Amino acid sequence: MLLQVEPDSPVPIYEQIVDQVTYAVAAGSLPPGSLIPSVRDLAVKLMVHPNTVAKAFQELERRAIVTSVRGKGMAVTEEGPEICRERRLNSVRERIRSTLREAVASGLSRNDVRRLVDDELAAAGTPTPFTDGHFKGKR
Amino acid sequence: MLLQVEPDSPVPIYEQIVDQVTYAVAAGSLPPGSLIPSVRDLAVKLMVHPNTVAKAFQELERRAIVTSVRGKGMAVTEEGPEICRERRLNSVRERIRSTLREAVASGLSRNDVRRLVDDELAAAGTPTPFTDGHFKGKR
Amino acid sequence: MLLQVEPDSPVPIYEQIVDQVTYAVAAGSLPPGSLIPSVRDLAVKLMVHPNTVAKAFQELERRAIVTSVRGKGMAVTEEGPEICRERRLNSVRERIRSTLREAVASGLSRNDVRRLVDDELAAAGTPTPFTDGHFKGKR
Amino acid sequence: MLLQVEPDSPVPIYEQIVDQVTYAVAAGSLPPGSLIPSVRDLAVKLMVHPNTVAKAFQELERRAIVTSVRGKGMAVTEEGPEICRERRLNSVRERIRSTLREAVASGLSRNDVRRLVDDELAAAGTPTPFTDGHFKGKR
DNA sequence: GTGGTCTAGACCACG
DNA sequence: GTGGTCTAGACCACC
Repeated sequence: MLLQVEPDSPVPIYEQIVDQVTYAVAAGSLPPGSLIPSVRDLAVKLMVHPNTVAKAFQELERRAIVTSVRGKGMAVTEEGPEICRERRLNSVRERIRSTLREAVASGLSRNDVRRLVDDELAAAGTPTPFTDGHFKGKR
Repeated sequence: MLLQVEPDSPVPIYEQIVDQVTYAVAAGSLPPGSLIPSVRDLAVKLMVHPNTVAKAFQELERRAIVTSVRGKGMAVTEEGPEICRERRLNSVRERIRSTLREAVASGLSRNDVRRLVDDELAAAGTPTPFTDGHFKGKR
Repeated sequence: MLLQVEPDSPVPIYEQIVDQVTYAVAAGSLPPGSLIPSVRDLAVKLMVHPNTVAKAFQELERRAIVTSVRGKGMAVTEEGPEICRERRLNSVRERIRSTLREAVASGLSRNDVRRLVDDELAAAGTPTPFTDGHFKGKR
Repeated sequence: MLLQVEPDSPVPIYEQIVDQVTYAVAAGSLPPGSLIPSVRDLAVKLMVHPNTVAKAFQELERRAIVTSVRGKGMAVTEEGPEICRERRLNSVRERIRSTLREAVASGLSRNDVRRLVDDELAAAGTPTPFTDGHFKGKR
């Protein structure tokens, strides 16, 4: 459960936290019932104000990813993983879609776009060679 | 020279205008020396506040894409097309890059990401009446 | 559009604001497209902190009752009235239900409960004699 | 003396305990002098923190419903039943009152409200598989 | 210890 | 002018 935020990103800090927790739950590193770090702890670790963390948690609770257990903290719900996987897929897909739409709208040819994508895809991220999961398809 | 803005988009209206003019110049539909519409005309046509259009034009001027010609209006500069082509390439590439980075960071495998991209790329440019769909089936 | 909050109520101020706006929209006094008071105005009028009002507005936006129009303020959505009528009916019904359930669970007889209800109903609110509407329902 | 608490209810657990004991005493199932379970036993049975039970008992003692008998535990007081009946009546009445007040404030007509109440009252007491419990007595 | 609410005031982007 | 985010710190209820 290692999170990190970029304070200077255009995307709000609380939203970065929401996203990262969502991804962590989607990936299974936070199974249902497990407690996520407390507001105060996380605030210290991320060096942001507790209120900012609290806002993120409220949003996560609103999305039924996490539920507050009185006196204990916030726990991942039973449906959390499923919700998160769905949200993750949707948001990634949506972002890819709009990116490509804009690329095409900008007047670049389909081939130009494809080449750019392939270049970046080759360079992207650490290899993570053997983790194809979640997608059972052929390929 | 037909622009249109979506007032409810997360991207600011003035930026939409800047982008669209940039893309038009990059594509060659606005050659050097050609006049772009006046602030007031465009404001009426797009149904936005004149200040918003003015802000866009100001930004275009700052980028040396257009220059104001006294008594005439704003004209595309000599270097405009080149600047715009470069900007277009950079911004598209940057957006693709960050999109892929997030996709990978979300825990999806490279193959998953590639498949999503391919699907969307195949669909892109095809008008897509609305949101079409592909994928809803679990697979 | 006259709201008032009770700072000492157990129900949070921001929630009181949410409820009252919801009821106002349900009642039709805020038709779709109309702007609700600005955060700052309302904060002054209710003598609460602007952040508190902002929190209420965010919740209303989340519920699709209101949408933020850039530079203008928050406007009631097209579906707002319907959403509000539904929420109102649900929340009132739910509260009545749990109240009666507790009354019965407390060991009072059905007749005792009915008598209490009738007493209070007779005394409740201003008469508002002829406004049966809003109940389109089948039943 | 079978209690049960809902940890996810908005009403605090200790208050649920207080209420249920109060209702039981009001109904006569816990006559004066009878002992209520010990803090530890009840905590185990309800699977809540002993502090929570202790807080409830403390409140019951403050209200003169039970009193601690050295070496024995907590016993219902002589005046307990009367106090509980009065408290029960007051709290039920108060809750009904505020429920109806809100219903009217929401803009629903008196007739709408009455109809909702009648519907729910008809349904109430009908077991509703779950929360029925302990009270089915003669009546 | 936990989360939730509120006040206070700063700063920003947008129109 | 509008709303949105963030920091700061207080207070509360609950466990």
